[in-house]
Amino acid sequence: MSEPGHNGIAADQLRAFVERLERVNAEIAERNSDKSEIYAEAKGAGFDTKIIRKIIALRTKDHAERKEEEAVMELYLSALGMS
Amino acid sequence: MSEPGHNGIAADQLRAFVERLERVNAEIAERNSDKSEIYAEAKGAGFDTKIIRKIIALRTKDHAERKEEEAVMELYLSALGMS
Amino acid sequence: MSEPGHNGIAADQLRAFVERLERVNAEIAERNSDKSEIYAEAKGAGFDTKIIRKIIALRTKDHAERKEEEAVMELYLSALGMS
Amino acid sequence: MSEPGHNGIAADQLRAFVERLERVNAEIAERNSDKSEIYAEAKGAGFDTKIIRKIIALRTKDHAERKEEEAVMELYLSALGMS
DNA sequence: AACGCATAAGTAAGAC
DNA sequence: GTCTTACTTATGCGTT
Repeated sequence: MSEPGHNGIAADQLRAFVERLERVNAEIAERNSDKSEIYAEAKGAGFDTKIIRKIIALRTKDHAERKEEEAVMELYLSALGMS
Repeated sequence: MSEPGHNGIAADQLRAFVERLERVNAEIAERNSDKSEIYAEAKGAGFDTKIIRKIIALRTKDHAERKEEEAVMELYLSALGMS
Repeated sequence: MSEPGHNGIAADQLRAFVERLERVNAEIAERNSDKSEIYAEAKGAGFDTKIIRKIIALRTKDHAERKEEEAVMELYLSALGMS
Repeated sequence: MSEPGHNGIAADQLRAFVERLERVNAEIAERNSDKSEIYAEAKGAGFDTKIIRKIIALRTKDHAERKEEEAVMELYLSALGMS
């Protein structure tokens, strides 16, 4: 018995889960760095990254959902006399 | 100039940036699915995922803190003209 | 119903919420100006504001961490059925 | 000389700055709590707080700036054939 | 006046 | 299904 404590098996399993999760997290962090680089590149090419972000969001967001939001927004704006 | 691609900006370049970003976003989404699977697996193995999340968060924070400490140290040293 | 104030939602109530929020935002903006002034003053007195910011951040984090530690402790105790 | 060390005066001054800043920070934190309460209240009254946040942002942002953004957005969208 | 940092807002996921 | 929590994005601030 070389494992510390009497929960050796569970501990090993736990450790494995934690390591797998941290590995995936590291990969996500890498991708986020990639994104930053791409945005920096776009900026260097003279694009407005703020707008690019909005376009990405626009394309990502479900169409129906967007329509719904706009409808509520208009309702509120009209209630405020801002339509 | 009414032909496609002459809207005053480099359309092809813009499209390329958008596509690269969406590709990276897709990869991140995949990893997030991976994480969900791992958590589900851990749960199936009888672990409390809430606690696993805490452990991950703590370890992440510890790492960040190390970096932070070093940064503060450097800042102070530089303020003392000892950098 | 085409008269003003009958767009289907409680316009007056909505307006009131918006105004209260904007008032609070204005107050926050004032405080931020105050902070800027204090930092300028400190700088004028010969202090390194970057370091002062670090000190503030560290103290803030310390306080937050105490809370956090307590929360983690509770979580663990509850997981052990000792809450 | 009753102050600790030989930088007593500077230390007192520094402490004063830090305390003033922390006081202002505390006030800002209070206001943020106020905001949370107001949003909760609005939610309780049946409003969609997500939209209210957007409206606040809309009103906060300078009109000219907003027009400018929309113009750039349209330009980009048209370049992508999404207009 | 552009860059990077630091805080704050908004969004999405998970727990109860 | 609601509610909170964690992560991502965005804005503002200070600096160079």
